[in-house]
Amino acid sequence: MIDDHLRLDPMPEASIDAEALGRHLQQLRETRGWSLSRLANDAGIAKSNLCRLEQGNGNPTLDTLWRLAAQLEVPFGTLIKPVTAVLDDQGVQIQLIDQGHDRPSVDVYWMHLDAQVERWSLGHPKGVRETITVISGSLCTGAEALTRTLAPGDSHSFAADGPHLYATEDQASSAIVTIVYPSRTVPT
Amino acid sequence: MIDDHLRLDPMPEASIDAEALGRHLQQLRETRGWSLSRLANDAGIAKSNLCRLEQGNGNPTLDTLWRLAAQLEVPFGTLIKPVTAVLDDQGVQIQLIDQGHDRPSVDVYWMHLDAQVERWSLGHPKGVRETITVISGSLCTGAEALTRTLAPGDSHSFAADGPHLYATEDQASSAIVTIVYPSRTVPT
DNA sequence: ATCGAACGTTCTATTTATCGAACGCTCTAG
DNA sequence: CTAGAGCGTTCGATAAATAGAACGTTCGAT
Repeated sequence: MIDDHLRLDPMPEASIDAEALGRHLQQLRETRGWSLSRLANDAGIAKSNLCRLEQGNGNPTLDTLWRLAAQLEVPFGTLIKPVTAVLDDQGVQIQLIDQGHDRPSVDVYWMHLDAQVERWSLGHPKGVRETITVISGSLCTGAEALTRTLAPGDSHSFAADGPHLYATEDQASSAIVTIVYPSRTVPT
Repeated sequence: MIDDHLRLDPMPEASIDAEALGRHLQQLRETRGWSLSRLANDAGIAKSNLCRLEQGNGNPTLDTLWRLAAQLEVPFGTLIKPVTAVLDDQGVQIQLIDQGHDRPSVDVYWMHLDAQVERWSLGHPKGVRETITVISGSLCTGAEALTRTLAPGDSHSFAADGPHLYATEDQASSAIVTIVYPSRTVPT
């Protein structure tokens, strides 16, 4: 008669950042020059609901988010980016997009750098390679001795087992980063 | 005193596919050999809640989804893929990941092909280029006359303004597709 | 001035997502 | 065979997300 897992809350604090989501929603809306009333109506949700969300109280339903993303014409992942992306200390955001479980295994990240950011990565294990594809802005990246400056649409592939750079100048930049781990451990 | 936007529901049917989400959740859980009770407990949600979600009734909260994604160690976007991805008629799934609004503008898609799929795209406007990066499986892709077969981690860039191919053989494949639209309309 | 329309906020009502506790089931230990 | 533990489901209670109606404000038209 002793039932199974009983107590809740061995997960201390994993709560979502509702305030960041609210700011993000508001920014997306105001960028389009839309009123709160209009967006709520077009999306098919109550404006009181949207108001509360933008104010940073809120834990919206999947359906609500879905309707907002559709109306704002923004990919779903973009809408909840402030919740899912890891915010680095110095102007860098990272979000894991997908993982391949084949050999070689591949991790895909979305990355955003603010303007005037210079970030060095100390290097992954031997044999790891990265491919960067720039989505917006201008990004200087590559292995220590051989960096390239990429425009939107450009790609660059390089060995990432040594120090490598991500840097922006006067404009921010976002990019897709694929990290390829070798099939077998490559001897040094 | 006439208040603003009044009636709801000029949005006919945009409801999420709860059944697909349920199947997906269950599949993720069972792949890991976890019991429903255990996952619910570890994620910090009631198992009655998870049960209902897996059964396909459900409109989970962002917080609930977040906890499940964290516990399943799966990117958030992956968890809700059945909701956000467009399912093609013949074994092809597409999901818009991100959009760049610079010039040139870039769209980023995640794509999945079942095994034994051969899909031809008739071609985008002049000057459009695509870059494919394979995440898992083996994918044959490229412009009509010049296709390549890619392994996980491989990339291929080609002009996409003519017919181009995506094809798998005996194993399914997923990939990241970036579509680059030219800054100015390129004359034919 | 005054009216009306739209804005964002706040209030109450209702729906419902979530919780916690049962239940019936299977399986194993003894 | 029985007792206990875990499983997935179902049920009532509760908390919370959402809906709808009011409010005070601003702004333009008349």
